[in-house]
Formats: sequence, C-alpha cells, structure tokens
Amino acid sequence: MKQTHAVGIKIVFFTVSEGKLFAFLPNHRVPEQSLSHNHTLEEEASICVKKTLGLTPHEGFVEQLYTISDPTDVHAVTVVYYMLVPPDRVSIDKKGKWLPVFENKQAVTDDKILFYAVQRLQWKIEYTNAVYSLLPNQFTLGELQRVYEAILNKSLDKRNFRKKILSLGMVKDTGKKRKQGRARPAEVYTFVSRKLTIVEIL
Amino acid sequence: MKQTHAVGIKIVFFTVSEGKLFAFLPNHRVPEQSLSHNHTLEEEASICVKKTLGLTPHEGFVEQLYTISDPTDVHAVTVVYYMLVPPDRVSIDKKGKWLPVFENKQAVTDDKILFYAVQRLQWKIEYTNAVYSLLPNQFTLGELQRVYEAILNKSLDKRNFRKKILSLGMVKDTGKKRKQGRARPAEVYTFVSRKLTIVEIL
DNA sequence: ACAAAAGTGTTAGAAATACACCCATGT
DNA sequence: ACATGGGTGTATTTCTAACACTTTTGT
Repeated sequence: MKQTHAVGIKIVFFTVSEGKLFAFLPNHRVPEQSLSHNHTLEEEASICVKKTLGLTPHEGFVEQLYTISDPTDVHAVTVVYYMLVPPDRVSIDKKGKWLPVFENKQAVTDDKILFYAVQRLQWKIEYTNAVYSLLPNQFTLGELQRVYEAILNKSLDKRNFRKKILSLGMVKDTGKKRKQGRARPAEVYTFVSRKLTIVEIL
Repeated sequence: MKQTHAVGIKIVFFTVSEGKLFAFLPNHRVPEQSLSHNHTLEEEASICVKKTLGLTPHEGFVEQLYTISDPTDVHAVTVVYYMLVPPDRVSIDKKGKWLPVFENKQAVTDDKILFYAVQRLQWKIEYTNAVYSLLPNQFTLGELQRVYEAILNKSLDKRNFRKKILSLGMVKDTGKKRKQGRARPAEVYTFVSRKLTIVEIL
C-alpha cells in the first residue's frame, strides 16, 4: 500500500541591481507552488518561473538546494531551488517585491531558506561561472566586480579581482570599448561559456 | 485541488574497510523506501537505516544529496541521501552486498546516484571532519590516512597529510600508544568533536 | 583643471607540494 | 637481522593579500 503526499516547490529568485543583491519576496514569502501529476520537478519549476516572473528557466541559472518535509504543512514535502535572474528581465512593476537581501530588516517567512540560499550562492560563484546569468552578454570588468561584491556583501580589491578572473579564463576581451559618463572607456568582455562551468586553475 | 505523489527515499550507504570504499548495494541497487504519512523525511531515513543495516542514523553521518523526480516511476519523487557507516557496525552476513566502489565492474542500477554520492563525499571530507563517522573513537593517523585514501581513491603523502590534519586541529593526541603486529607502536588520536564541523584555517 | 572610473605590478606571507631517512617493535 | 609500519623536516613553488598611482574621457 502506497501513501502519497502533497509536494511543493519553492524558488528563491535572486537578482543584482544597483550594486545590491535582491530576492523576490512577495508578501515576505518565498514563491511556492504545488507539484502536479505528470510533471517533473524541473517542469514544475519552469512553470513556477514563468508564472512568477514571466521568464523561462534557461534565461537564468537554476539550482536545486535541498528538500524539507513537514507532515503538518500544506506541502508535506517541499523542494527548494534558487534562480539567478538577469536584471534586464526584472520588470519594474514588480519592483516592490524585490527586497535587498543584506539590508532588509523586515521579517521574512522563509528566512532560513533565504539565508541558506544566499550562502550556497556565495559558495557557487567562488568556483563556477554562475554569475554569467546576472550579466548581459557584454559587460565590463567593473560591472562584473560589482556583481561579485553585491553577492559576497563585501568589497574586493580591483587588481586582485581582475588577475583572478582573467587567470581563470572565464571571460574574454571583445576588443570593444564602452564609454560611460565622463570616465575613461572600459574594455568590454563576454563570457567564454554561458553554461555552468567549474572554473579551476589547472 | 491538491495533487499528491508517491515519495521515496534512497540512501547510499558507504563504509571503508580494508583500505577500500564500499557501498551497500543489495541486488545492485541503492536501498529505497517509501515515505509514510506522519513521518518527516528524516524520520523515514532513520527507519530505512534501521531496516537496512540495523543502525540508528546518529551512529554515522547522514547528508541529503538531492531530489529527483520521474512521474512514471513507482516514486514520482525520490529524495537521495548518503550515510557513512562505521566499519565496526557492518555485519559480516551482509558482506556480499557491499561492493567496492572503485573496483566494481558489475552494472549498478543507480550508478549515476552512486557516482554523484561519491563525488559529494570526496568533497565533504576535504573541508569537514565528516570522516569521524568512519573511524572508531580511537585511531592512529595511519588509519585516518587510509580512510582518506580509500575515499579519494589516491595515495597521499604521509608527511603532508599529518601536517595538514594536525594544523586543522580536528584530532587530538591521547598520549596512548597502540601496538600492531611487529611494527613500531603508533600514537592514538581521537576527534576533537564528533559532530560535523567545517574545518578551516583561521 | 578637475571629477570619475579604468587600468596596471610588486612584494610579503601563507599554503601546498615534493621528497628520504631513522625509529621502535615483533619475529 | 630483518620486516613492518610509525614518525619526522626542509626546500620549492604557488597562491593570496595588501597596497598607490597613472590613464582616458566628459564637464
């Protein structure tokens, strides 16, 4: 005799904007959805992404975090994911629901999930190219650094950062330059690969 | 309207013995069990551990790996764990069901799960004291090194290994010595903590 | 001329790696 | 005496971290 359970998924959506890490938390909650029959978890996650932000999952980077269970909850079993959302796909009308992760002082229902997701994200960007999904196709090293700083919540040394990134070979120079304001134009880079890659020094 | 799903758990049991990493694979399968109502995943995992090997989970180290889904499977959703089993709790009569992970050439039904579990385990022991659960309370550095070598599937330099382990402060000297065979008696060590600890150099 | 961000090298300390011999015991 | 596993130190290389000034552009 087989027993069945209500299964849900939760997705912590992250984006970086104005030098800050934001999470999508409408009503101070992590978006959640029930798993339907005939759907895999991945399919259901796609639907959740679509429904919540109007995106498809391959527009960002999605990773499964872990699975929790609580027989007394609406969902006896909940599979938790996080997704990195490119800032240009964040629509303005949802602005109020994106909370700055490190500054927010409001209570968040799923704060443990949120903090764990942040930690896993911080970890992930240290040894993979996962940040590609938080930057447009072309970007400057300054922009890249600001994304790292926003996620790690600390400032980094410019020279050491560039040395590291370039030695890892995760980005390549396009030869183009971009002017911004009244500053010196910056070199424009692209990611060598826009798929998740373990970057390690051989 | 809420839909429900059959949920299962699978546990990859590891142990180290005779200098080799073994996984418990009766019928070349990873042990599996259905989640019952009123049980959390952790409770169900405990029951599975008990039923499969006659142990309680706190006799070893248990970690959740990830959750997979297949709507056409007996279990639409399966949560995968691995557990490190102290070798002295491995009973002889189950001997034939423990397969040597790196030497085994027989087909294993859940080989992807198995290999992923091995990889996560290899990773884990690099920055935590998780191996405590594969050693008795008292052990020599030689025994500890053989456990690392079995899991990493490569040999390590004795001097560098000892330097590293001692500098991490995860073990302490008991002052006792243990004679084994016709060799020089070895210092006996214990783990500073038998809880999972992130070991890093400050 | 000045404000703003981009770009660039060196040095010192820490950590990782490679490597070979003597020690204490049992047979 | 010899076989077995235990124990120890040094030199090299690599990685990390700290640090300040010049360049190019717009105003």
